[in-house]
Amino acid sequence: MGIELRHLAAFVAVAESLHFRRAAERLHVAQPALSRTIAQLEARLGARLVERSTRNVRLTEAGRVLLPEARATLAAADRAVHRTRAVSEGTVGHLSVTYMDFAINGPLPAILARFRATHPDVEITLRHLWTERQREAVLAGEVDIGFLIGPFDAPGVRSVVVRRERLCVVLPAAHRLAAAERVPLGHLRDEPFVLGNLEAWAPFRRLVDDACRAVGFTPRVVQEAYNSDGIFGLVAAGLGVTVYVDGGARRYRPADVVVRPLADVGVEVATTAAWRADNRSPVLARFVEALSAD
Amino acid sequence: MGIELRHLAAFVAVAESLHFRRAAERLHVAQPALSRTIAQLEARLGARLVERSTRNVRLTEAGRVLLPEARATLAAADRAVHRTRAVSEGTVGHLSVTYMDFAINGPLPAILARFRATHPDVEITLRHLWTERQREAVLAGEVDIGFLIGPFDAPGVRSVVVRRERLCVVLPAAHRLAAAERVPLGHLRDEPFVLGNLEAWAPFRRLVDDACRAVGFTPRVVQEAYNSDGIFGLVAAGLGVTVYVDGGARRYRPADVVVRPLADVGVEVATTAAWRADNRSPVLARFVEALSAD
DNA sequence: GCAGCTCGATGCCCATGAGGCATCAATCTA
DNA sequence: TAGATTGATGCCTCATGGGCATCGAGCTGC
Repeated sequence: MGIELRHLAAFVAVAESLHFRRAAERLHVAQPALSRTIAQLEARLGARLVERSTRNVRLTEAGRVLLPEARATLAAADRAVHRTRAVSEGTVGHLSVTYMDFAINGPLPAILARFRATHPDVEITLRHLWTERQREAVLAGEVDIGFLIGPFDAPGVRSVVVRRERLCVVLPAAHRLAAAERVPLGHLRDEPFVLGNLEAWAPFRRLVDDACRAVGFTPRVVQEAYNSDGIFGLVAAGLGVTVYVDGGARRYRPADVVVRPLADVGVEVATTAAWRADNRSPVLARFVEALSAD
Repeated sequence: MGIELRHLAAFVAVAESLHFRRAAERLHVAQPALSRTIAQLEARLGARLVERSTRNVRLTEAGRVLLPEARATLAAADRAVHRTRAVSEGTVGHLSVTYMDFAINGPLPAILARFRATHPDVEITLRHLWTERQREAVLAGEVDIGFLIGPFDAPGVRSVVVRRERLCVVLPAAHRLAAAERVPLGHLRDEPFVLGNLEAWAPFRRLVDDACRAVGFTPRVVQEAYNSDGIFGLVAAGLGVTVYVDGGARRYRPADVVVRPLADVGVEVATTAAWRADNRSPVLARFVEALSAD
């Protein structure tokens, strides 16, 4: 008993071609059906829209008013359909991502570039956060996906390892061990260490501590920094040595630090992407697909 | 096979109440019908819109995007319907009106006031035009309705007389005939006349000439003016006398002119509204109704 | 000037599908 | 655990959208 989009579409077709048969073709219906649709629209509006004889079809004043309104309504419907589809397919929408240093110095830039290439209309919010704060944020649903030091095993949380890296040692260029091809961790026993501060770098600090303890010493930390730039700067300044991840360290190559693999350490750092299993965001689903697609 | 307004209306009802049974009541349909309409909308969009269990109904991300779009589409449709109806009923629209001096000094202001009171949303364009130019404009369809000196008998033109007025004489206050209750036209035989110029006032000039010739003289025109203000001003200045219409002259009452009925002239001036019979403007139809309603 | 088109409208018919009622399974409450 | 309430589903009916054939009106061309 009401106006429907099919009425408006029929009217626009008639108004634009001013010819029932051709308008009917355009709508892929037979001409009698169109005649009736227009008649029905007129009846429901209580207004004559089209002045028609067998030789002449033209709009009434009411028809001229309806035409732009009908077009606008159809356009609004079209927009509604397309935007909804886009969001549901994850080609449009929003994704909030957090990361820590190893991720941004490692696999994350390539992942983001790849995703943005296939999903240019997804708005991505990036925020730097330490691993432990990321775990809280992911669990609380404050963030769609976090790139952190794994593993992250918690009920309702899914994760994939995006990169495994071995540890390496970073030395001032002038260091006595800089000449060695590979450095056994035990040789760092008496070295002064520069490491990330405990609060932000806790999981990595535990990992380094464990590795050192396995070869019989506890690292003597003489300087802490809040981020990788700080750590590498302090090492370059000759304040101490540090242990970092293999791939990430390669990005830092000022002439005055030297990166060497550790000879005897099997420990790997797993840069891990983690998200809530019940997060139904279609964009997240596409992002996760993209993660494992390569 | 397409989305219809009923789908959007159903979705908005569900999204707003987050409860199928109550939404169904609001839409005056049974709950199963609504469930199916929503399912159908989801199928046609290829997108899940509502996350629903028997205990919980909430929107998906796609649903949250669709909601405002659907509302906007329904509002656009509503607006289209209402504007079209209003125009077709003549309660909204446009009317172009022309008039000459006798109309605007006579019946037209009251007619316009009455019409505007009942049709406040009709936009009226008023333009001053001499009778003969109005005839052309009405015939050419440049104007919806003209108020002119009748009669106006032409094929395809309809007209009604909105006022008939007798002629009167307008004299300088100090004139020797000012004392008379009524003035016979013949007494003006030797008077200098002020009249409207021939181009603009042709029909009235013909009328005055005919009346004078009927009592045996031709008016000696010493001064012409383009409009009524000019004519009355020149008479007030003592340059001559004039003949005008009865009702219209009553509006002009500076202390220095005197209006007197003509004793022996039966001629009446018919202020006439004229429009094209094939003008389908609903506003015009309502305006014409209002003309004859009173 | 008439035959033959082309136009939109109409009659008739059928298939689709919207919507109602009864009922189901799941879930929460008392 | 019984009962109430939720949205989904099966089944049925009837309204209606749409197709084909055809009509009357009006233009065109021989």
